[in-house]
Amino acid sequence: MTETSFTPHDHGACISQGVEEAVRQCREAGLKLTPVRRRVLEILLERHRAMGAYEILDRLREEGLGSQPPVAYRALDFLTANGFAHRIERLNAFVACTHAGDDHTPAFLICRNCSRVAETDSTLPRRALAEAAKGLGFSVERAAVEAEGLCPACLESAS
Amino acid sequence: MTETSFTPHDHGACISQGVEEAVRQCREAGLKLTPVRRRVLEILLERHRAMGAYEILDRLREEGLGSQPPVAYRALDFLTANGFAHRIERLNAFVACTHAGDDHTPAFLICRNCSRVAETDSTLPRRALAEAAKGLGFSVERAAVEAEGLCPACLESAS
DNA sequence: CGCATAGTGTTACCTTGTAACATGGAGACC
DNA sequence: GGTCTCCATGTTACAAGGTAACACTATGCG
Ligand SMILES: [Zn+2]
Ligand SMILES: [Zn+2]
Ligand SMILES: [Zn+2]
Ligand SMILES: [Zn+2]
Repeated sequence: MTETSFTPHDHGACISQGVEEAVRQCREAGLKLTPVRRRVLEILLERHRAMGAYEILDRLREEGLGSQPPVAYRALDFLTANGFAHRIERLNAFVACTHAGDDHTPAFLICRNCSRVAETDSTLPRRALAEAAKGLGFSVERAAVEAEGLCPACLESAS
Repeated sequence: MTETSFTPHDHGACISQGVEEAVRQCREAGLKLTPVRRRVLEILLERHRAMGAYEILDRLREEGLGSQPPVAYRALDFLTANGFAHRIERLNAFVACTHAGDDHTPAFLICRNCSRVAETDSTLPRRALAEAAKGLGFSVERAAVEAEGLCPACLESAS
């Protein structure tokens, strides 16, 4: 089993690498990782869980970084548009990307018990979907693949 | 190309078959297809488009069938729980099922131009996803597969 | 300096969804 | 027939998610 959000790991490294990676990519691409944006990314990175925009906003407010919804939404727009975070449609919530750098549209695995979210490769499901769609004359541009179930740890403790 | 929401078809038959099928299944399963529930199903069946709960509620209100959000949500809960309608997570909206009867969890194809929604088989994408998830020790219980793109008609007119 | 562009602050509002409690109606049971 | 129970509905009141629009500020550039 490869290392994911679900398996024990050095999570401090997740955070620092996530931020570093964002800093690096922004520098290369001429994007501005402003304090608000950076802080929102850090907040998302704290845990491998999806967070609602208002939950994030509360944190920003406590820290004096902004108090109105658009502040949070704008930062989240920036992060998702540039691949540093993803939106989980099912949850109306956001999660930090764990593969920043690769150009990717992952599938999400959402644990219904502990709420942790992991990304996994969606190439195969996506290809299968595109194939099925082609048969109907539909051209797929983007696809969201979001699975709910139990993560390894919660599976274990359930049995 | 098989017949779908996207291709020209006798849509009157879609509506009447949709309702008949629901009536039949409810009778068999001992479920109550009450006036509100039936009417919501009919409204959803009118077009192969996803409708928001409040859009449906407006219709119910006009017709004197209910005026407060819970009325619409409860009917929609009933319909989705029993497979007569589906919720489209991406759109926070609902669409009538076009395969009522089969036990199925379809993938959705959403046209970004004309907003029509079609269902397609998701067995293959789902299987591919379950496979990928298994590698991470995650057990998939339900998965939403929602694709956005262009339907045959809109593809044609775009080119 | 003067200007353009991009990000932030704020107001005000809209949309989506639900908890909680009261009411009504149909069948089960005596 | 009465009454109990279950389920659906009616209603209030609010929580949660999301955005348009406009004013302001910082920053870089000719
Ligand atoms: Zn981690
Ligand atoms: Zn879990
Ligand atoms: Zn039809
Ligand atoms: Zn279309």
